Amino acid sequence: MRTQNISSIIVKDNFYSFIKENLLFTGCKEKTVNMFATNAKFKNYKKDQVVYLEEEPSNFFYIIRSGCIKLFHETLDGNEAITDILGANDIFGENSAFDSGSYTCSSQIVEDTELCYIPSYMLKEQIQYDASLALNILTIMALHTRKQEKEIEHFMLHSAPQRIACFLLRLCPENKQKDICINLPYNKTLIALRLGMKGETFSRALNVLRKITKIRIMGARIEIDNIEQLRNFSCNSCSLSYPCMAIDGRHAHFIQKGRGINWVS
Amino acid sequence: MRTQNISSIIVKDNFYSFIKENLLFTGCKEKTVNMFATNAKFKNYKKDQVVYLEEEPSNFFYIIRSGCIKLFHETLDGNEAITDILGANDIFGENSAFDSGSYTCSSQIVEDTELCYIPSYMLKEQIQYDASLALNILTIMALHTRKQEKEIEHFMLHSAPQRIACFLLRLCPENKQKDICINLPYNKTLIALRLGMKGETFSRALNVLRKITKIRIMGARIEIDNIEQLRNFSCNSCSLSYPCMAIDGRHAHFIQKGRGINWVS
DNA sequence: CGAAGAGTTGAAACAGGTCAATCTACGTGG
DNA sequence: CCACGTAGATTGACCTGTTTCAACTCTTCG
Repeated sequence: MRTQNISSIIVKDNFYSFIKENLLFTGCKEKTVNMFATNAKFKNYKKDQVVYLEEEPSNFFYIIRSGCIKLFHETLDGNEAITDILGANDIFGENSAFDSGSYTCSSQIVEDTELCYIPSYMLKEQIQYDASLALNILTIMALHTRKQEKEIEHFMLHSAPQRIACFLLRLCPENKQKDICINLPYNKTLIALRLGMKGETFSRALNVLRKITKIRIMGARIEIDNIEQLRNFSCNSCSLSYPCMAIDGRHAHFIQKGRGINWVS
Repeated sequence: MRTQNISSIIVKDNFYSFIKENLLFTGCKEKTVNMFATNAKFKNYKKDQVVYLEEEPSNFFYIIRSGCIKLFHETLDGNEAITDILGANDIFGENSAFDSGSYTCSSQIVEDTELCYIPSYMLKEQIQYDASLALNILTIMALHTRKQEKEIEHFMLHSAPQRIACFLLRLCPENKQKDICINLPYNKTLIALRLGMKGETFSRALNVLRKITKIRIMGARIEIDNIEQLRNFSCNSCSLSYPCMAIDGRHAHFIQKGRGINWVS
């Protein structure tokens, strides 16, 4: 049996294959995957639980099996900056394995979540024996860097309604241009903070967007007749033509239909 | 002779040692370094020259031998977002080797500069044979990611005067608290754009900062009696206690005195 | 000396944040 | 099943910070 070497915690095939199928391990040696799987553990978290806090020593990195978490910074004077919201198959906390050894942000559960956690030292250790692993991590980090760069650009040059438009565009199915109906993936206050604005501003900016682009808003449900209007409004102030980099998720590029975060209704 | 295998372009010892001493190659095999050195070329650039443009195929990555460059995005409607300003020993353009194969931003010379350029494919190729190289790239990228995250936090939560205060703090010598005198590293318009504000706003915000923190401004020269005042003003709205991540330069942590970007007077 | 670029300043416009009131949806307990 | 409480969402009035545009100064460099 393929799973015979794997510790009792993850003997079940579905645990093993969850790990094996993560893009972190694409093309890796079977031995490498087994090594990670043997040391992986799974744990369930409830909404609002804290996974780790900024500056804590980072002994583990995490892969999301199901659910949704946020990464954020909390300032001394009590504000919060949400820098990412992640969903199924996304990896987080891996970064600190390669610099300070402490987590560089805090993480908290947005909705009930099952996490897989793996000792961080394994990353540094195993890239010595499996170049595919190194390449995969590098690719994930390169994509992440690029995404962050895009985000900085947006903060510098986009208005609040434009940032929302961009966010909505990225929720649209890739190959559909017309008659799109999307559901917001989480509550509006959270989206607002993720986009660097207050809830009230989000509400008003969404109204501005509605008037300009003729989208229809019914609570969390948004109908878009033609993405062309949204693109004109947002993407003309952007350095890249549509589509933009996905704002959430650590390797959203790889997302095939039905994998990763995909809230499109 | 140690340099015997190296192509005629870089036979001179100082070219070789420039490459060898870069933190990208710390702990790497001699063979690895030679391989890169053999394929490295050097070129001088004049102010305002473009090194590459966003979305161009990325055949090379660059190491700055001397001078100063900026990385930026240019939007369709003619705006510019400067995402980084780099100096001696900084690496750039390496990112695209691991994702799309196209540059993810444009780069332009700020002051006359000598660049070392090396084929991008070598990175992917050589990490197979030298795990230290992989680890070094990962470390550099992890630090870069962390820096970007800090920057996003600042955009979300800091005012213009606070961002300037943070910028000034990072120009201060590490182990000095009082009677500091710094020279701005480049012109104020460029700093303003780097910090995501307009030149006029920079000018006004610097005045606000002067009144609040009692710093003295004489053109590009700034005198700070005690960094405590600056820290109270800026770092209390930050998730990490002082010192913050360096805003410019790709691996500013490693910077020892006299290396990397260091404009402190 | 004059041109060009960098830097400063003022007035007006605008975007976003703050605070408070209100509204809505939804789950809980009586 | 309904009343209630809570969290999320919206709206209005007001305030602050940043941008815009234009005028003006200062410095630098041919």
